[in-house]
Amino acid sequence: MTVADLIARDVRSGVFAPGTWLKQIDLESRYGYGRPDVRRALDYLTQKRLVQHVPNRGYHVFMPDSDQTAHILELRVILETAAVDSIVSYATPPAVERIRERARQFDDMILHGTILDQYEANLAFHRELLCLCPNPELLNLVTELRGRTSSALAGQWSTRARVEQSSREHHAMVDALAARDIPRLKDIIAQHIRQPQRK
Amino acid sequence: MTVADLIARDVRSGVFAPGTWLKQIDLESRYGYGRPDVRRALDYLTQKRLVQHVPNRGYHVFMPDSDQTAHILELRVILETAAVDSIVSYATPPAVERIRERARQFDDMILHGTILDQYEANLAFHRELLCLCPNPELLNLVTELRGRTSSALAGQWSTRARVEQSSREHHAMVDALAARDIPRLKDIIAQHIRQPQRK
DNA sequence: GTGCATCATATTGGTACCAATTTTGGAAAA
DNA sequence: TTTTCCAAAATTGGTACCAATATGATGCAC
Repeated sequence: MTVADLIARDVRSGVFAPGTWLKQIDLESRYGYGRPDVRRALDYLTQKRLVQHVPNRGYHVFMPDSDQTAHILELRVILETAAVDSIVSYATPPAVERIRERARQFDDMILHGTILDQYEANLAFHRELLCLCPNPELLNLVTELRGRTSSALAGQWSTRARVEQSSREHHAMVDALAARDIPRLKDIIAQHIRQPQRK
Repeated sequence: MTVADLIARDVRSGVFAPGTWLKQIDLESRYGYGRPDVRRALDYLTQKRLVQHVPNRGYHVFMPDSDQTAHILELRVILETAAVDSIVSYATPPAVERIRERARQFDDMILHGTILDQYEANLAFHRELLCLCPNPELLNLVTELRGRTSSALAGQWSTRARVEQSSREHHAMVDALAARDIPRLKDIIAQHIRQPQRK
């Protein structure tokens, strides 16, 4: 696991709050890596829009602009709904069953997992769904876009009602997929993505 | 202008052919920058998928996989056609005229510019078109995606017939926009993007 | 003559160090 | 007591150097 992944995980899990200054010496002592590795990781995360770089000041955790995240969520709506057509056409019964299994695993994590486990399980569900699309670059791109908005993760799944709503939507998506109901699946996905945006 | 931009320009203009090994000492003498700057730039371009990194071997210009570029072009079709609806609704007459002016500037570059000038003029046209979309992140994303496929630039606009075809499509796009013909504009854009893929 | 092992060379990648800039704490003056 | 200025400490960012690894050539054995 690279330094960038470690930092990203700590940002997502809330160890480093948005706006926190990430001092290089702290990071290298915390993770046990050298200065160049830390700087590479910070540059990497800067390009991924997870941290921001101020010359001669340092790097701090990116504070998500609310309408910027809204715009990124709209991009995800565009891409993930556009993928639905091919997803449905490639949805064999065993594939549908695999996705349903992922939805169940997400439910498990709601009961027995940390917020990070829930995040990972949610990611796995959507990955399983999108990898039916014959365009692997789409999965890559959506994963990247997801990474840009998830620093507001603490606020998204704050309430129990919220994660249970997500779970229900996952199952509704599987059902729509099994029924090959393209418009309904698109609707659910669009709602599912836009939902965390509500305040 | 950063080192990464300089390298990227030289890659696009064909100074560094696909597959070429980019030796750090050569780069730092060529551009007059230090080793760390060169490495930062190479890491940056690696994440941008313009170069590839092989541990303990170095960095070489990315060789575009043909179906990978096809997949990325499909993503651009999805995003740029999705943007058409809002583009048309925000297309005031002066905005349309600005875009038409960009199309004319592209024509000028066909006659009097280098291939890099043509590339820039083409970029400016599409930027002018997409910045009508109220989602600025869409323009960013499309620009990034465009950067991933343009290393095959030499092959795309190799023939004069090809660039003149592009020019005609630009003007057709402006006409469709002025007529507020959404489906036609989407069709032209989709064809325009997919075209360079032909062999 | 050909294939393989070994060695020299060149390039990468990491480490230690130093300069430049910013911030913070304190002291002095209003 | 508050504000301003100065100095010291800390952090960033760049430079030079050195070790590790891969490559290519040369020599040797078969």
